[in-house]
Amino acid sequence: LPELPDVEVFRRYLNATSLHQKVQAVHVKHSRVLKGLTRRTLQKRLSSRELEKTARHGKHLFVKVTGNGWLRLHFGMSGFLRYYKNRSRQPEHVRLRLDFSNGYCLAYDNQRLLGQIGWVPRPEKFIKDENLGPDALEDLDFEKFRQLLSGRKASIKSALMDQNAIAGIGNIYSDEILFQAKIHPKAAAKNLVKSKLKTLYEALHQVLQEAIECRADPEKFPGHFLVSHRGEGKRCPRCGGSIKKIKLAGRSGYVCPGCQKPPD
DNA sequence: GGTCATGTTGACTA
DNA sequence: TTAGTCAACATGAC
Repeated sequence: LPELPDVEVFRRYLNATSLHQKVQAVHVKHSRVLKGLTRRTLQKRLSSRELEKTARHGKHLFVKVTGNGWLRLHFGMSGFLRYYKNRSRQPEHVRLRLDFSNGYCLAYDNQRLLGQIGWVPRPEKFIKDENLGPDALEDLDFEKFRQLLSGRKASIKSALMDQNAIAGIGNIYSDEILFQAKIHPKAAAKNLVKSKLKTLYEALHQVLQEAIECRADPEKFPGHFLVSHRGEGKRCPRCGGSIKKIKLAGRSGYVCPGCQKPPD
């Protein structure tokens, strides 16, 4: 689930619930998710401080801690945040929990343990060190987009999902963007003519933006989205044709062969 | 009850 | 530079 729109929704959720309150206790329930820091270090860096503001780059959520650096949250293949007071609202796979002085707490749930909790002095440093591409929504104009994809021999789907090219797009949203742009996932990036690239760029923005407006909740997505039809043999929401499953770079993707013409 | 697939990334190989 | 495979992990579907 957690691609750019989902993480953006988490960010807004954290902003609306958890800022400017004293962290009274830090519970690390599973240290496997910690990357490059120990339980004790994390506790020390958070205890008695406040969450001040947030930032997002691609699928990474950064949380500024007053008078200190930034907490980095990545959600892996399964993960979300929940703010609650009552134990009955506590999710099942809490890996980190911050208890605030107002009696509420913020939980980071990560069932499959493929997420990461890290610490960085500044988000910019992390982005640079990891060689992340520009954020797909915030930091990508058409010229940059064209530049990043031009000359790439890889399939357009792989290129869209490459976090070092563009940050934030995963398997689900790359399928969705390509479906909306009527481009086949296996088309080579470098073979897309400028007008196609423009269509793709606009679809990218539209899809991510709309998904965020729907709070990244598939049930609220507009009817013309592919997501809920993502399955072998399901009906294309545009032409009614049969959706096909394809394999690409070890991932499975879904296409409408009628709307998305295969490359020659 | 085994096998397979699943939205993540990263390491490795060719 | 790129694609393919595997591994990390937990869980549900078949």
